[in-house]
Amino acid sequence: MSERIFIGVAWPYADGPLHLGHIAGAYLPPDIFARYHRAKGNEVLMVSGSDMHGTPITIKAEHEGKTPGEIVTQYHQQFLASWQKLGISFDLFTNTGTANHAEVSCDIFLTLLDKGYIYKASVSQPFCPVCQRFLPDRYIEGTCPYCNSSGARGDQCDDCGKPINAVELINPRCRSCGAAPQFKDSEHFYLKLTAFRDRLLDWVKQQTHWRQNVLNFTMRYLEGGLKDRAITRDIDWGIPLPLDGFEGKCLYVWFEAVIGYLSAAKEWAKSSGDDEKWRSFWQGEVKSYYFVGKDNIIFHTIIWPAMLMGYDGLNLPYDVPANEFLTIEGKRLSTSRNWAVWLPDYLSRYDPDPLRYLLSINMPETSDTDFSWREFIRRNNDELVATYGNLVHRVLTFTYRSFNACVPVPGQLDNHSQALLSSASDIFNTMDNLLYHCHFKEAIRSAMSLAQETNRYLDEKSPWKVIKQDRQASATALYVAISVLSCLKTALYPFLPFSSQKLHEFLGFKGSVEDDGWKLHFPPPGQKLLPPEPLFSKLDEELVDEETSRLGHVHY
RNA sequence: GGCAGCGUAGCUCAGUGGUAGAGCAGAGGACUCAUAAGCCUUUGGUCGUGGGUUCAAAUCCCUCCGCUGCCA
Repeated sequence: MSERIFIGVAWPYADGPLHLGHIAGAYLPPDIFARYHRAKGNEVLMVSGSDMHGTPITIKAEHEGKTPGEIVTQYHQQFLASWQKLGISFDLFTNTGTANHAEVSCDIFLTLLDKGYIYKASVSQPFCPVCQRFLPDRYIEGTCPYCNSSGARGDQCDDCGKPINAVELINPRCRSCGAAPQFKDSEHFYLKLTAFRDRLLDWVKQQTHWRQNVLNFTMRYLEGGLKDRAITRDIDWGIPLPLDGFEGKCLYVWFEAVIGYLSAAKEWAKSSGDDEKWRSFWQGEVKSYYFVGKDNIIFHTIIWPAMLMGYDGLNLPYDVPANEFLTIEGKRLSTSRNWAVWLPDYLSRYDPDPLRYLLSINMPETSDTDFSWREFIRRNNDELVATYGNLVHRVLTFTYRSFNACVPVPGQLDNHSQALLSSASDIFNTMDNLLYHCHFKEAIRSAMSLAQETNRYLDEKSPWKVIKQDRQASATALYVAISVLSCLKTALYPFLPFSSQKLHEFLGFKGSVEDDGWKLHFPPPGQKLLPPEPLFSKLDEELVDEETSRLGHVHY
């Protein structure tokens, strides 16, 4: 029975490169999930895109003497290249700068306005009399009322880290011309979140399959902090309000970005030639998953669901398997202090699968976990290479040499051989269940335990020794081992797609692992093997110091 | 300051009431097909502290200490 799965992935902000925290938190998990479901033969639509609007981008553009458009285009291209290299298999990775997205966003805005879920209110906003424009919080500088530092902005003080309201700043001034801002009334629109409180509570209480951290966080917010929120800003970099008399105002990014999930589905449908195809992933029998980091939980468990409830007729999220954070060498990531491992940097020097392996087996599913280069290299050398890679290599090289480069013809299977094969089958089924429920870490650990068990089996059977007296016994043991490799290449495919594909070919299979489906494939005896090569390479331990020393150096 | 979470072997992490686990690191051993990989044996924890509930607590409750996050 085929299922339909919609996978929405958090939209990365196009003002800087991606780092490993992003990947571990939001990008690798949905890719594992999507590959698993596609292999099972389910229909998957996995979408995301670059978030191109918002004040940080205009500020960065001014800093670098570029236009906002140049900045976001540059990072959008970089994101696309990263997905390709890392193997993050989006069906569509678009961006919020498209005409389609503006159209869909305006439709939602107008519909919610029409139904009374959006209302207008007048608020006092800082206005620069020289520049003749309203100033976003980040465009105002002044003295921090808490620590007296002179470089505080209207949203927060970088020195003491405290959040600030623009009105509290001492000696406020416009960041571009230095003039003192005046406060003027400005009309803005608010999303009436409070109107959805009871419906949200009822709905969330039914989501017993959600992760505990997601449920807790959401309930706390619903019971305590639910407020109507402004959804428009006085800026010109964004989606203009589709109403007369509101020139110079745009939709606030947080309101508009989540709509991207819907607009991306529509864009995907259009490019497929069937404009209405998006409906099959938004209405009726389909499960919607949203993969995000924990900082994004409420946008996907409260705000976006409220918008969908108000709009009516589209599916609410089925699950939001949010991950916790990744720390680097024990410390919290910091972009400004360059305490991060940047993805393009990583991909310029290393293969994708070792990173996918580490971030999977040490995924921050239920609590923060740590990335260190020492751990990365150790896991690569002692687990990926030594346990799995070497298992593949020892089986294939010996078979290739001693059995004429073909899958050997097995004899009668003894108890031990049958036990290993049934263990492979059990583990495969266990992994199926774990992946279905988004328990990625435990799933990949199961696969590794099967590799270990197979190493033990080989040691006991010693086909390299037995072959001298009993060629048939050797052939049988190798056939059994090769069958397990075939199981592993499928089971590990969602995690390690590149090396699984290689193994698939070494074993003599044609086409792609994914097309062969999520089931056990025993290579037919006699099937011609390809000349085996190591699946993974060891990494020099000296890289630990070399890589670690890159951290913390600000280079721009 | 308020709220939440975390604190388990040297390291990275599992483990939500029933005799403390894995991988790696350390020690010893047999083997040699394999990227000196794999396999076997073994050392190592009074599960942050102090109390409580229970026949029984890493697991539930409270105090304190330390760390982290969110909010003010």
